[in-house]
Amino acid sequence: MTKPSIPRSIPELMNNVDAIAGLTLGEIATQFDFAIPKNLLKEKGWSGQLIEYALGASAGSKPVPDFEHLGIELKTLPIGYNGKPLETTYVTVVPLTDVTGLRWEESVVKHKLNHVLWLPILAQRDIPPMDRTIGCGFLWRPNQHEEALLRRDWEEQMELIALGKVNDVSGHLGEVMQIRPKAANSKALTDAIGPDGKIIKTLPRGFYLKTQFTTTILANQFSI
DNA sequence: TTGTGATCATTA
DNA sequence: TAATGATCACAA
Repeated sequence: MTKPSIPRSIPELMNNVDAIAGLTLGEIATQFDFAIPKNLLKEKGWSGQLIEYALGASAGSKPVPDFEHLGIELKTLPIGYNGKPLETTYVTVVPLTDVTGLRWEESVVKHKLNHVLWLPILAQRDIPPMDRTIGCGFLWRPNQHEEALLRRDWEEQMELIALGKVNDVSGHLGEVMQIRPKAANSKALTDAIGPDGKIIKTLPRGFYLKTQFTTTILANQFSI
């Protein structure tokens, strides 16, 4: 029954990351008195919130990095028996208004992905949440090539939104990062720029990293 | 209502 | 079977 403390430095954080590698989510949950769901049909964010707590992340739903003072964003990465990501990775909400003149350099996506702590979790769906095993977490920053890919996808899709073509954007676009719905349900609405430049209502969207991209990140980290 | 944490489940 | 679109819980 320990109470996690906020890591004050990156080495301290990585120490904690190494300490939980190899443990199951059930073991972590027990240690911190987290209720363990039998499945994630509800509580889809359970794994992420558990790990956040265990590592002493600032928590909350603020649009800032999980470890604000360290400038590090924590992302769990569900992987299958083949070691590859099972899901795309949510990055952030897509701004749909006031986007004229918005540049990549000042985008939330660039800032969020500037420094990421990836934490792979063996999370094949036939494994109950409590038996899922935590892997070796590692820090990552996009290299030149990766940033160029992200930037291109961001610019391509944000231009459509700026031009009022939000409804032409779908998950098919983007080589490494796509835009998909991100809402409570398909009836949720938010403001966006319409074809005639006026405000329209549309489904809230989010940026997601495609699995092919996160697969490459994992490969670069572990293949050598 | 929006943003955080994501996974579910139907479609292609 | 991979990918897209839909959905769940919670905090502020």
